[in-house]
Amino acid sequence: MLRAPKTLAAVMSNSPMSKDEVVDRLFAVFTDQGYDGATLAEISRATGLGKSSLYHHFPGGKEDMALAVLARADEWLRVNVIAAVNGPGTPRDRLMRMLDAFNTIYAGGKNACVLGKLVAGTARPLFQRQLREIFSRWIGALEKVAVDAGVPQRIARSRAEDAVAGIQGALILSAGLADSEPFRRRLRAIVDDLLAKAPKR
Amino acid sequence: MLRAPKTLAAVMSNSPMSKDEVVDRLFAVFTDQGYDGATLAEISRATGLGKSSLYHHFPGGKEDMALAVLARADEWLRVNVIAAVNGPGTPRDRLMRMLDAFNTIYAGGKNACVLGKLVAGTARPLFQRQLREIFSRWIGALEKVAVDAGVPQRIARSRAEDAVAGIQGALILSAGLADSEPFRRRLRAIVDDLLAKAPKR
DNA sequence: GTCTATAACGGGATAGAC
DNA sequence: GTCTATCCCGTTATAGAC
Repeated sequence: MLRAPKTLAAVMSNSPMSKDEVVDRLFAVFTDQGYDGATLAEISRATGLGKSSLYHHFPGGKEDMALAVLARADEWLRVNVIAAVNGPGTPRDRLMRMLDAFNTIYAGGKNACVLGKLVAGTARPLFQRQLREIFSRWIGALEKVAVDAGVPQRIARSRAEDAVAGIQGALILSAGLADSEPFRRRLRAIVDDLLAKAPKR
Repeated sequence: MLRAPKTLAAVMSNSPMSKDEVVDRLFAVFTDQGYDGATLAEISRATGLGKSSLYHHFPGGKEDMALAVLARADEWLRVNVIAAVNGPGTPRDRLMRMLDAFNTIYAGGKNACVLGKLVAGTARPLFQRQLREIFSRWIGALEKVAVDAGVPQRIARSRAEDAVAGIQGALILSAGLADSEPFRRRLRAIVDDLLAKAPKR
């Protein structure tokens, strides 16, 4: 998960929601509805903030909100992926920790990926730089683990790209088939795919 | 390509556009803008038809148009994939023909996939049945080729899913990185991935 | 910082003439 | 079948009180 959600008590006493919490809600909305599909009315409902309050926090409107969500996604990646890469354990151990994180944030294949949704939206040009940075960081982290495991750099790079693309595609496919199994199977296979000793792939 | 486009002369003499041609334009618009991002104004511009004419041909509005596009995608798949599977040549030959078709319709990684875009939109529930059928047909075709090449059924099925997901994900990744190389590399690798003799994968 | 109210616009969809 | 004109609603965004 991104952060601990507000307790029910906190919600019902309408205690002030921190900006972090607001961004978490935005993250969920954009993940679910995409950029073009997300309306201010729904965002208002999901955050409990009126439109004026939203524009107070995000003067640039939806675009600002999506940028905040992308920053959050980047932060999530640093905490859950980059940190795991530089952490203790064998390459396999480290990958397993990352996969746990992915399994959680994608809810076992029932959630979409906010990156994929923003890539698919008509506003993608607005976010191209951020998307490129995040995808590059993600690929770089996987590449590093494979290299640590003895995979040659060039092959590690290709496998890392395949791993990221495989996850994105599995999420699309699972959504299209209305069956989360393709995603779950992809996650199970990803460690061996990245670290395989075989010369090809 | 889907069909031969109208000649410039035909366009400029505003000769009547066939419904097939109209659907081709719709296909392009939904591929580019997605369902939520496609506006009737843009659809009207892309087809050269006024809104009333559009509603004459598609009484259900955007939803009807998207369904026509999905039917076209299914037809495309039957012609370019299913037919190739049942055609002559070695499994590898047949796969190469399919990949040519995919390379063309995705413009070497510069175009998106209309299926992925419709999966990502908020109207996905409306198209769930069609999406499921098309993805299943696509996977089934690839599975059959692998089986023909001697790959055990269960493994062939997994690889076919991976192939479809890999293409979808590579398109997302190429768009996110603004670099079509990941897609092109994925297409190059896909035949060996499907037909490999190795026990795993 | 949040609210109510509303502006300003674009969205999908329709009526009716031709 | 296509056009012009229009409706109605949802959308983004802002104003101004509190």
